Amino acid sequence: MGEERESSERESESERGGVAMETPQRNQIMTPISRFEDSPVFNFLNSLSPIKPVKSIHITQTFNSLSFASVPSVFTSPHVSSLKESRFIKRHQVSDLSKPEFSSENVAKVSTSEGIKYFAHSSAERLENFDPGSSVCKASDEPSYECSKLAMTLTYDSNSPDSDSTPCRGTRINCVSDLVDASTLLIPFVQDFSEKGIFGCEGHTEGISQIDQTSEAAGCHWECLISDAADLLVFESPNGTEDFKGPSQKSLDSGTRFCTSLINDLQTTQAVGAVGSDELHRAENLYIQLGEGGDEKEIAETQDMFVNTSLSNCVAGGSSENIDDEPVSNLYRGMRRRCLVFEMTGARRKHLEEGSSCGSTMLSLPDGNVSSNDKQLAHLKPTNDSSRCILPGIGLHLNALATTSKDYKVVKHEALASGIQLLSAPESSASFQEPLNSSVAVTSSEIDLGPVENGASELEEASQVSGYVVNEEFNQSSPKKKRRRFEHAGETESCKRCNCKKSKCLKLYCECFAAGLYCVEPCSCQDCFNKPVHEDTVLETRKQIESRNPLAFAPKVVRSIDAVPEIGDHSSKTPASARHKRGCNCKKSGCLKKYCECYQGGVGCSINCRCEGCKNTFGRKVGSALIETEAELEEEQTETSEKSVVESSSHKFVIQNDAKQNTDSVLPATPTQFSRQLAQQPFSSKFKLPRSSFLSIGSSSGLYGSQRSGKPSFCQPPTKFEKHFQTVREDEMPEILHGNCSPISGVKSASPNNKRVSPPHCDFGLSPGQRSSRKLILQSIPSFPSLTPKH
DNA sequence: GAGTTTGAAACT
DNA sequence: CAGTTTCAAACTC
Repeated sequence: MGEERESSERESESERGGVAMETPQRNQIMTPISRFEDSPVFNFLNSLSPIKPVKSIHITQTFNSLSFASVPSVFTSPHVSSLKESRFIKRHQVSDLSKPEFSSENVAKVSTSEGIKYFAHSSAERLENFDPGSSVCKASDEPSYECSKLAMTLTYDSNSPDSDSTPCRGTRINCVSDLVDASTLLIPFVQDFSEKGIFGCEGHTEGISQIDQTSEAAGCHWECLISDAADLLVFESPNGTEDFKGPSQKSLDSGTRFCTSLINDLQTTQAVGAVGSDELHRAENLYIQLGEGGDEKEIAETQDMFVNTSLSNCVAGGSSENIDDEPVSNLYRGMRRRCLVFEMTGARRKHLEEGSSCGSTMLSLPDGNVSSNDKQLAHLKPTNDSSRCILPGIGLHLNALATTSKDYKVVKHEALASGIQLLSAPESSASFQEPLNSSVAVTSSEIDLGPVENGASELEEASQVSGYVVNEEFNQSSPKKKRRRFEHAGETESCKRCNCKKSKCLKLYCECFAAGLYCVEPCSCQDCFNKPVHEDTVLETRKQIESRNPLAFAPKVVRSIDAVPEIGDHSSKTPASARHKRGCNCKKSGCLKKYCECYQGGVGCSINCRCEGCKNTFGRKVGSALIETEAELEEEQTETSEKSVVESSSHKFVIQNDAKQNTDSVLPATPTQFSRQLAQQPFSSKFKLPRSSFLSIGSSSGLYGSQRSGKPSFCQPPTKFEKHFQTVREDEMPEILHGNCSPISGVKSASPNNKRVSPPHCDFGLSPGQRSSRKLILQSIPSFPSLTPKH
């Protein structure tokens, strides 16, 4: 415990630095409040109010974007004083708000340290199999340890200095399965803490008590949540050496991933039948809130907070049904998750290693994979991974693009099938590679959520889609074979694979790397360093490249909503235009081959292009303007067997837009608008975007975000809907990149693809728009299932 | 499957 | 910033 504690203290210190604002208040508020709380009057007030006293100001400060209805400073408890507490506060709020029931008596008890202690004990007494011996702080990989950690997290916040023991850090629950009864597990820990003099259990106590009370009712929910929480809790760096890299390193992407993973977990659980629809709704809310969550800065600053919070939220969610009503709580949860997601890899790895079965055990991968270096990443739950893979993500990234129209067609159907397979046989030999970057994940999650709204059946679909298995055997088979295999399998290029010989897959030459993906089995690369094992190297290289070109990993193809009004009829049909950000430089291909990034991305050439003899069927560039008539387009389309009529229409749209917009642009249109348009007309026949753009782009999610499938069969090509989604996201991306936040500074996180994730973070005034856009996306999701043919 | 072409990425 | 080299995908045979 000693070491941990020290580290935790350091952390807390750093946190304080980050959140300096709060520090002063801490001391000031604490003393007075504590007194106040002790007073009978305070207790009385508490009893009267359904709202719990504790948390408040700090949180509010931290999350400006969040509007908590909470009852603030007046009820601020002493706990507020510590930063961690502030984190906890969120949780408290959540629990509090979500559960009025919890209130009065419990709250009163909690308000005082003794009360808390008492509460904890009482709860603990209920526990049956608790082993006090399980050390709370010991650094062991043992399941018990994990559990204890979880407990810590739950109990985490403490007024006492001891509380500083970092709940967040290194907190991970390897054995969700071990947590059969959340209350059982958690409560004991609480007790343990209390015994050790750590009394900051308000949140814990509440959460625990709630759990205990509702455990029966919650049942499966709890477990699911816990498992989810476990994921969240894992903060280990991929390397496992560092618990915390710091908020700065964690990107929104990761956050997104977090959210996604959470959602996925929920979905998965539900799919399995373990969880009810409530979970899904929560997830959905979470997602939405996440979108709203907005400020990256805040997120970064409070990552730690989130960690704790997420857990608490999860717990609360599991125990109470009120969560849905609490946007805030969900929001925190989502945010938290994001941060955590980034480090999921390590966590999952550990999970596997320990051989503990996760909450969604069904999804758990074979343990064997974990130990091997190459397979470190391969263990994610099928759901999460799959979804990522399937829904590649935000931002069109040519690098990510891979599929040809052909592939797309083929894959499209296969994807569903594969997803189903995954569900049915999650434990297939294939392992999962976890993407480092989250951007994709988010997307996928978002998409997945849509189904949730509609119902369990939809959920299943989503989960199926998400289901994604990757074979982690790297370089095992001959490259060519692998490649062929994928191709023939109809695997989409969304699952990238490279054939690098000299670049070590650490340069943009490598499609995988460029797409933010780790190389996987299908890759035939040599001397590949783009593997989870070399995550540090990968990240470092990424940073270097980004330092040279901040947009290096940004989507190459951006879609924007051009002036809709100008477009006229088309506007309704085709909300967005797309163009290659930098433009191509084709000399010989006439922009009619995939050598041309514009063509490959399914977008017309623009003024930005320096191509010669441009014949891009998606839109030619002539001089400064694109020239192409519908007739021409159709002709070209006809010529191009793979291109559909629909695409042509989109092309036209693009062209028109491009002509009008020369600049980068995505900007004029707010993401929200765009997303809405998509949502509204996602499926209109006319609205379809260039196929290629859809297809390939999806993979942008990348490394850190999306998974790649080792097995072709599992690779799922993005569905039409997905494509749309991706497109939308891409729109956002450019803004982000261009925005005040430099991709590097702001969004940078441990994950290579951090940038992509981002939107919320940037200072954009648009943050609201982004938020809304995400919401819209979710809404649009429901329709998604219908689009993709089921077999 | 080998070889060629192509253009982006990287380097100077 | 332009020119050159390197690289790996795309393409052809």
